[in-house]
Amino acid sequence: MSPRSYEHPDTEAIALPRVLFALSEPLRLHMVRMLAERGEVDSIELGPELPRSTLTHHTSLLRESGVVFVRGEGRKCLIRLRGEDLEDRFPGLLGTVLSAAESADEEPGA
Amino acid sequence: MSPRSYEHPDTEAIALPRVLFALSEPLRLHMVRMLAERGEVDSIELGPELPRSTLTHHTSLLRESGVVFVRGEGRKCLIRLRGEDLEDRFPGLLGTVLSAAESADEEPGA
DNA sequence: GTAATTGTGCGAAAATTCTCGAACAGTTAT
DNA sequence: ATAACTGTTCGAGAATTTTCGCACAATTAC
Repeated sequence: MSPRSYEHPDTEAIALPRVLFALSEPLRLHMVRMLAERGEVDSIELGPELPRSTLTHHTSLLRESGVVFVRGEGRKCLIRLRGEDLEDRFPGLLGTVLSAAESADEEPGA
Repeated sequence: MSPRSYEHPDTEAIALPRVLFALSEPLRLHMVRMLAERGEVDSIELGPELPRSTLTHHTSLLRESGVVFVRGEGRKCLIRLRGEDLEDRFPGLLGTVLSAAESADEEPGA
């Protein structure tokens, strides 16, 4: 009945340093970018090649820092960005970070 | 004659994850906010109560990540934000982070 | 029911970061 | 030159983060 229960910080409780730290890890930044593109995704899509416990570690950190919302669906877990909450809390932040990540991509060698 | 020499990454070489990591540390974020307010400041102002080696550690990390520019002046060292370079590299990023930090301040108890 | 699948929690090891004292180098003042 | 002052470097220890195997819980398929 209760697939699983995940704790999420209230929007007002989202802390800037923790968000920045969550986004500062290349792997997690990549996950966030994928979430921005695809919307809600199956957790496995965020890192099919990763050991499960490693994947759980990163998704949990993103969740605890207030960046993503996680919900259990059957035996899978679905993840989506807390875009609106982040926009309310830190207007423009997620957007500029995502744009910055895109622009960094366009540099080939660098 | 040569007061001291500091290495700085080229603007194009500034990496997003490193910038986010630099800003994710509360102490460094506080330094950056002070730099945004005051412009170029004496390094000691960024943390008068800190051990000098700790202060050097953080200013070096900010410099190596491309967030600040450091120059020696006599026996002191002066630090300023690389606002334009960051704006060129990651438009809007520094501004939104600073705004977010301000808005986080206004919350009393949190 | 059993088996297969998916995610979580635990624990430990590796890597990184943070802190800071001590010795050192460069600058300024006397 | 001597002394005072500022920042850097080195080193080590503490704290944190990252990784990941393994056992476990929950769900689905058979």
